[in-house]
Amino acid sequence: MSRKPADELSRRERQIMNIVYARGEASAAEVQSGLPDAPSYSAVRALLAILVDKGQLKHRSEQGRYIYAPTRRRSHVGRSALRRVLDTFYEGSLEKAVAALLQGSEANLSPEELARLSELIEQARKEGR
Amino acid sequence: MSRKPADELSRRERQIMNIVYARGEASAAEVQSGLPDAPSYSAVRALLAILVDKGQLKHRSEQGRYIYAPTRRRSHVGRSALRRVLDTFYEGSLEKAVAALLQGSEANLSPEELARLSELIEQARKEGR
DNA sequence: CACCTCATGCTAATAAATTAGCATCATGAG
DNA sequence: CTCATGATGCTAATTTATTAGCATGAGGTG
Repeated sequence: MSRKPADELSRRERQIMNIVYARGEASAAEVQSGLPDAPSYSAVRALLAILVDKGQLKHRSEQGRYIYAPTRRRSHVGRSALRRVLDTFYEGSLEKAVAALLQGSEANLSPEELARLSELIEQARKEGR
Repeated sequence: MSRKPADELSRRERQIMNIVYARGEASAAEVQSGLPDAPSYSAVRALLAILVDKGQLKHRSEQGRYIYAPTRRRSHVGRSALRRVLDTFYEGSLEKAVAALLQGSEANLSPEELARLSELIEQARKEGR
């Protein structure tokens, strides 16, 4: 079992990475406001520095303050995270996962989204032939 | 931003929960063998005890040893984890996530799975009308 | 029944994560 | 130019997580 980068992150570090990935990039203050049970500004900056050290984040200076962004591409990390969820909860099956989401009582997909999804699947079927 | 249960777990605790969810249930030894950089058997048992304490796991005695299982239903936790990934990496869009997986170079879906997926989508479209 | 094996419950020590405070430096206003 | 504002880089302390060892008890075997 190979160890994924996410396995190396502590609780707070993970929370922060989630926020940064969700936003694309963020300042220390923005990260702080996104954290549950937010600690001091100091604490947040310390964690951010650690993440930079670990190579998870990079920062650029903009208007006198640091803006943090992930070093690894969102698309890669996202796919990997998605796979992990599929493996952990759905035997690795995308089908089961989609079924679970669609069955959720909470209506979540617009007709347009469903249509586009359908389109995607059909296309994959043709190409996969 | 409400704090999800997964936010309360430490690195090792999370790894263990993933293993248990993936297997459905597991003994201490099984958990240990599934952990990357596996620590001592003692350490694993200590973590398991903590998880029971936190209400994440329950255990039953079977053939003289404990078998651990999650207290919360796999389907619930899985949906929640899936949603989190969608929110963090795909703007909450299932469509984008599926597209990302399908475009992955690594062929991953069998024609049968694609067919069933297609079926699921169509059904959702009809019901959603 | 006596013994061997294996799992548990505790206790304790070490390592890592999390937090905060302070001195310093840059920026923009007056 | 001088000052007020806000961000940074350190340093240090505390809390939490992680790890391992040991004594005890249950169960099965000869």
